[in-house]
Amino acid sequence: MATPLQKAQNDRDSMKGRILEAARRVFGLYGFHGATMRAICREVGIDISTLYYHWGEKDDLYQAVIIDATDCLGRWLTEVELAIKGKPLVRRMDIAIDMMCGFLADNPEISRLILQRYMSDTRHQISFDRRVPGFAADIARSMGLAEADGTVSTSTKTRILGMMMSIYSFMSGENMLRSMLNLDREAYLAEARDALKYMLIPAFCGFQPPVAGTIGDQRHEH
Amino acid sequence: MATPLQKAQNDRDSMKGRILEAARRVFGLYGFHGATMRAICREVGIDISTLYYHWGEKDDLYQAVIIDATDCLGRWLTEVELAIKGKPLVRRMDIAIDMMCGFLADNPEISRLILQRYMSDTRHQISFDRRVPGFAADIARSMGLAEADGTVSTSTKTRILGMMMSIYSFMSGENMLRSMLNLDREAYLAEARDALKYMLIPAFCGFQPPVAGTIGDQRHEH
DNA sequence: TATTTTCTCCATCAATCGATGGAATACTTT
DNA sequence: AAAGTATTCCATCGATTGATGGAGAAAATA
Repeated sequence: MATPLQKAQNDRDSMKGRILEAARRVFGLYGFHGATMRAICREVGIDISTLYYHWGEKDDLYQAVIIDATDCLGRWLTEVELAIKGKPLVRRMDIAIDMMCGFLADNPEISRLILQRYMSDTRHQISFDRRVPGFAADIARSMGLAEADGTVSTSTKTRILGMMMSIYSFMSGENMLRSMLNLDREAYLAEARDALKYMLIPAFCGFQPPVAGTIGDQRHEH
Repeated sequence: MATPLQKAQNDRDSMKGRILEAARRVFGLYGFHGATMRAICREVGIDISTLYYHWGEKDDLYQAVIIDATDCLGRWLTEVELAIKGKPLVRRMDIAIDMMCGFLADNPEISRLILQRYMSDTRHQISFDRRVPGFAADIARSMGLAEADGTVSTSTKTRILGMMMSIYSFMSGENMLRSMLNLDREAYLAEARDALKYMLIPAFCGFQPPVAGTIGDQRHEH
């Protein structure tokens, strides 16, 4: 059960890691209820008992997938932070959107897993969800949207979450949106990136209308 | 099978309508795979055979739910168009976001159903999905984003779809996001509306940066 | 009222689901 | 080689799933 020194436990090569990888794919594609343990082990090419041997029951495997995907996303976010450090704000947004789109285009299951969790009933309450608000706060800080004392207001956090969800939506909705817009994969990714920049850069770079219509505190109209 | 004059077929009062309403709720809450026929008829308080008598198999019922929800959304969109007609652009966006948020807060299953379909594998290919690009084109026209000849470019359609998905994300992710942000329902809805206006109004009202970083055609940098 | 049609429920089906016990194999250690 | 451990597979379990046939009740039609 508990490996003594657990060296490279979830490697891509180890059986446990291979299962986790396949599980991420299947859960991302069909959702928690649509994904079956048999479909996962069929993907790996093993018997279902082997799956149960390495990971416990379905909920445990799902939790492991979520944690793994969140880890993966978190590592990439720090890379993005590193890449945009010191650059002017508009350029930072530009790079960040490009990097996020590229990453999620390569790992479409991640955005699907996250959005599925957002939309499903909050039953699989993983405490690790506390990390997402942390991500949002980090992003806000690296965009200069934090308060003087380093804290991040609820409004700012909400806006950052909205930004992330917009990116998730475009990347996880690729199949449906592509068939709607009649675009091949490459063209769609370009269009999605452009649309995201069109939506997000003006807002988060301060190009707000002089008297915004009921934004934040300024709720009076002219 | 085929009612002779089908008067008020899917009424809220008729059994067929009551089932459809419950099905929308259950499908929206648990997704296609997570929703069971028994859970739906349990919600209505009828036997499972009665459900199968009125609606055929599960896929047919699901299709009916999607079509019904899309109808409902379409009707509301025309109401929004009517409400914003003639107003200045910023005010139009303001009203439209308020109305859409209110509508989807009252019918959270609709945004969930739509987003779930966007994210799931495109198996339940309903031809009625052609209506969504139509919605997007209508919105673009009523926002003055159409070409001179009335057509709507792919880029514009993509941006409109992005706008709609942002709203869907906030409204269908209410449970998860609320627990992340520690807000009650009312406060969350207010924050979500503000965040959406913060993100969408500058972009779609033309408050773009003077030289946008690789937006649309202007792909050269200074 | 008699008859036909429409509707609802009970019982049940095969298929599939998550999950387990135990035999057989592969690998490590002695 | 022998003993012990770690891993994989086969067979199977009970529960739940989508789906159906047929009996009976309710309503409409004659």
